[in-house]
Amino acid sequence: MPIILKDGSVYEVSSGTTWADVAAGLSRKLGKEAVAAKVDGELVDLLAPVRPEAKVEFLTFADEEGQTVYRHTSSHILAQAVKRLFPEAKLAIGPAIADGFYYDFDVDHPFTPEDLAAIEEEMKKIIKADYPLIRKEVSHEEAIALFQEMGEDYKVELIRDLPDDAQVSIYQQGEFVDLCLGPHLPSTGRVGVVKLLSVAGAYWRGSEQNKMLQRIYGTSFPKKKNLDEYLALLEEAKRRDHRKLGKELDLFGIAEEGPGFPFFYPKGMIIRTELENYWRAEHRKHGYLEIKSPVILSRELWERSGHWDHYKENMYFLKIDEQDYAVKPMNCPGAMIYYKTRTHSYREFPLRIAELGLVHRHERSGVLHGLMRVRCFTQDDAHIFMLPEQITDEIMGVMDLIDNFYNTFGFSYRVELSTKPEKAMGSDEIWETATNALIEALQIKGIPYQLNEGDGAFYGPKIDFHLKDSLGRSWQCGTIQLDFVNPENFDLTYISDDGTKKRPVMIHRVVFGSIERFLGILTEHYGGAFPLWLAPVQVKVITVASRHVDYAASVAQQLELEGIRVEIDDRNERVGYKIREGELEKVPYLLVLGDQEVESGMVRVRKRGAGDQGSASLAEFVANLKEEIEQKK
RNA sequence: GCUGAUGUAGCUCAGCGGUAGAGCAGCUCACUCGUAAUGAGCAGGUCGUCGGUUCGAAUCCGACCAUCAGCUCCA
Repeated sequence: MPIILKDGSVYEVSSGTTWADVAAGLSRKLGKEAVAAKVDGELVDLLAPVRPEAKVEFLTFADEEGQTVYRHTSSHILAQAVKRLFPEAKLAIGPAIADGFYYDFDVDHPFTPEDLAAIEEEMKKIIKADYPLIRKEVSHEEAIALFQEMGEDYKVELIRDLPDDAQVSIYQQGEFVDLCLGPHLPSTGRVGVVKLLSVAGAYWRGSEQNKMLQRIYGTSFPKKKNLDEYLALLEEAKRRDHRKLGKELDLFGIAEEGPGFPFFYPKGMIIRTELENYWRAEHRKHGYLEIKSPVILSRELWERSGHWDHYKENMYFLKIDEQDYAVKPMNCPGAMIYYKTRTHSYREFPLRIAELGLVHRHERSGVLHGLMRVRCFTQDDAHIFMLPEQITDEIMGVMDLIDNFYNTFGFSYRVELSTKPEKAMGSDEIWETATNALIEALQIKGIPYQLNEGDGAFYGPKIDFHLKDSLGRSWQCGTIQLDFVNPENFDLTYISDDGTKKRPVMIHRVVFGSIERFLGILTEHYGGAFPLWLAPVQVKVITVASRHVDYAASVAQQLELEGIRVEIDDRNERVGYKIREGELEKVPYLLVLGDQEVESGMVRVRKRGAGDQGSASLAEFVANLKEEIEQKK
């Protein structure tokens, strides 16, 4: 019978062969590396019999879907190992995730690191035994009976949620049987190396109402080399952890006295201020006006904005002279008040009102994480008021602005568009107009995006920007959100060209998202080695011996006059010692000044991470610095 | 908030029933030195907080606080 390969060619096979046979027939390498078949667009086990005239493509670990299959089988091996060592453990679910897999178990005994090691050993035995993974289809009824008999209550619950007439697929490997949609690797021996990484609590079905289970995380790769690379990446991430670097480089920190309320130390403040300066300069250039609204505002305002009803759990309240007040969790109501201080004409539009607004939100104690998740942070907010027909152009403008910012830091990014959710305010027409405006902007700019149907805010559709840092991790930062609710709630109007009062369209947008989080991301992205324009200390002047102190001081002073952030290290220490310290502090340039320099009136330049760069005149050095600062490289 | 782990000097960590230790950093002194750690000395802690067990608690138990890995929730 004929089947059609990926390249369109026709391949003859006899009936009764499996996809695995086909793969092996095509090439020895493919036979070994194929993890699943994609038949007419559907993922299928390699052990499944071939379907005539089907179009087939073989997936390997190199394909994202192939990786998922690979890790999914790995999670079954984990479950099998756990059942061998802890027969009383009940199985919940065990999917593949981005860099590995997990499996949830209900056991009273808390898994220890020693348990993990033992489980990992057992997994290796299962891989070595090379059990085939056999798929069976059983009726709904049979499946329930089977898993009930095994005491797998969670599996029974899962099956009960499937329609009564559904066929249920189960997979068997050795003595182990699991409910599973598949597909799977043909046998456990196809998994190369496995590594269990951690154990943590996780709620059954992700709901706090349910029992907490124990989740074991792990990963697997075809070769040990791949695993080692992955583990090295995890190590690198640990080295770059902004909490660690923040402490080491004396940038910021969080005191026990204020969980979730970060302190910025002098060096961190410099970076922060540079970011804000850059932000202000760019926004001024793009026609934004800046305001600052107060941190505390009355209850009445928050009731009108809807926050009192919908956001209460996340807000801090206080009483002033018997009146209720709240600390702002968002900046929009402040912007609304500003808008309403006078009447507006359509001629002013788009009216771009920016605010670096400090907001406070109550976050549950367990979610706090350095600067990434805090209880007070500064949003680089802006609210733009405009005519409906200005939406597309304005969105494009904001997208350009965001693109510009992210490029400056060397971030690539991807974009997601979220549309109308179930419970939403505003008419279908306005949603459609607004969503189309967003799509149009994305299309004109030629930016590919992922569509999240129904994921928009209740007040409007949005575009989110997820940037990718130097370690390939993704962070949600920028967002552009259309808002139909606030203009309504606050009865915003403008005088239209026909002299009548009309309702403006409004967008919220942030570029950094939160300055605190962005600084955390930058710290990890650069591994603490900030580019010159951001570096807290740009140049450190090092003396060779005490007789060079005067010259060093005059060099430092001249640099300071040029607006360079300079420190001088004239301690009676060895040059090597002071250089080591400067490198560890990640200062971009060190100037080593000794007899030669005093005589020639030059400076000896050492570049961070690159070593001695030779001599230069101070003027030349300064010109280079200024150029590098200007270019923000 | 939930599950598990952790909390000892400014930092990194050892000690785990008999009155607290190291390295680095700091300070003092000597060395005046050319591209990633000179040597010697000094000082520094109510061992997260509160309570309990014990003749005796950093060590065992409990509560609380904070941190970490996740879950849930989010910029």
